[in-house]
Amino acid sequence: MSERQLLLVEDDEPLAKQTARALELRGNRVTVAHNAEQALAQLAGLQHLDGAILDQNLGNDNGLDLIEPVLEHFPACRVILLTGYGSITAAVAATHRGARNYLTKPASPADILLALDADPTNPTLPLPATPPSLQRLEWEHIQRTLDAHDGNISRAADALGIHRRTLQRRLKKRPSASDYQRDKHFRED
Amino acid sequence: MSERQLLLVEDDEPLAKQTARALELRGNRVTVAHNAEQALAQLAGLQHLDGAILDQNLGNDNGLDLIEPVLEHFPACRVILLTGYGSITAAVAATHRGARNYLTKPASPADILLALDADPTNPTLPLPATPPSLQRLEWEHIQRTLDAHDGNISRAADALGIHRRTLQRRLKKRPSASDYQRDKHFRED
DNA sequence: ACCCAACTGGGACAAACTGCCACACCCACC
DNA sequence: GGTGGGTGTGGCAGTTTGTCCCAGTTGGGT
Repeated sequence: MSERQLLLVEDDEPLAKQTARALELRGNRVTVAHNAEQALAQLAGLQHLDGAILDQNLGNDNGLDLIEPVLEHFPACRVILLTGYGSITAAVAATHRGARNYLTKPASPADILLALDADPTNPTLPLPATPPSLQRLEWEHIQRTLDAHDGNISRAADALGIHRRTLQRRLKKRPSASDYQRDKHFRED
Repeated sequence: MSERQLLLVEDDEPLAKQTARALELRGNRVTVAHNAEQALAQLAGLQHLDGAILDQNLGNDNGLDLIEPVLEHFPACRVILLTGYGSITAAVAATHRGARNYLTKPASPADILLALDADPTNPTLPLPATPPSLQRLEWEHIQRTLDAHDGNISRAADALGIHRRTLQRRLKKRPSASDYQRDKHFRED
């Protein structure tokens, strides 16, 4: 596919930058916004837009509310939503509002591009490819939860329904910690 | 609301009967089908249809493939999908195909009626805020994987990256858990 | 400075769980 | 009959988890 103009809206700035770079490396032009306001401003300045990747959780804003504005400006734009932990109802709502796909983090750049291109009416092709191992699933969920609680181990453990001590031990056992950011949002690919 | 004509497609016959009765008690007329073929036959015989409740997992058939036929016959019909273990991709696919909502079992009749009436584009209703307990996540993943392998424990265990013996033990220990009371729909074998 | 509350890191130990090997059945198939 | 998946169970030894407990750190308040 040729170079495409993408809009990435993600409030976590380092992650946004990293994702943008990764998408650019794969031959796309990427415009970044960190909140709804910026996103709307970017929209006004663009002449063309092939795809929009919206984080659902944008601080005070909700990525879902950006779907309509994007499609208003660029009806042919492919919009996908990204979210920390997806809920089915949110996925349904997003789709009703015109989103093409709905991803849960961690989503690698490859996942994102796939989601932009995949036929959303066909549930067999998309992402759930092979079932991740239990361990991996757990690990990702742990990271996500930890993230949702601002890295607070005690609260995360509580939310996960496991003992704090256990969470500590598990965290120590995996690599990460420092490159936890990268590990968290990007699977090896 | 006045009496509505509903179509219920669910391959588990006892469950279908039960659900149908419950829906009728709430003032609806319910037509039941247990597979895609029957459903299509029912469609041809109906003059009117307000809502369709489709189980996604219909033995060899996929409930998703019934959405279009239903809407073809009755464009105004509200279609919702029901599934044992919902995946977000499936929810997206269903919505793209015209479904109004997507529920995971166990869904009470009240849930179903709510899903038929709710405005799916409204983000206010989401936020079931699944406070994802690690155990629950694991359990769902296990069930999904097991399902994907046609209930084959050995292969599922392999796919999950755990020992068959361990999977067996977990399955046995789980029939009903404190944080889950849906075993009725779980282990219908 | 002082205290308190909230977190994190870790030690110790029993209880629970897991991986692994073994063995007995089933059932379908050649 | 024999053979090859698959499933249920039992029995360990090794690992992980739940708990209790204590020490160090940090960020307010007062």
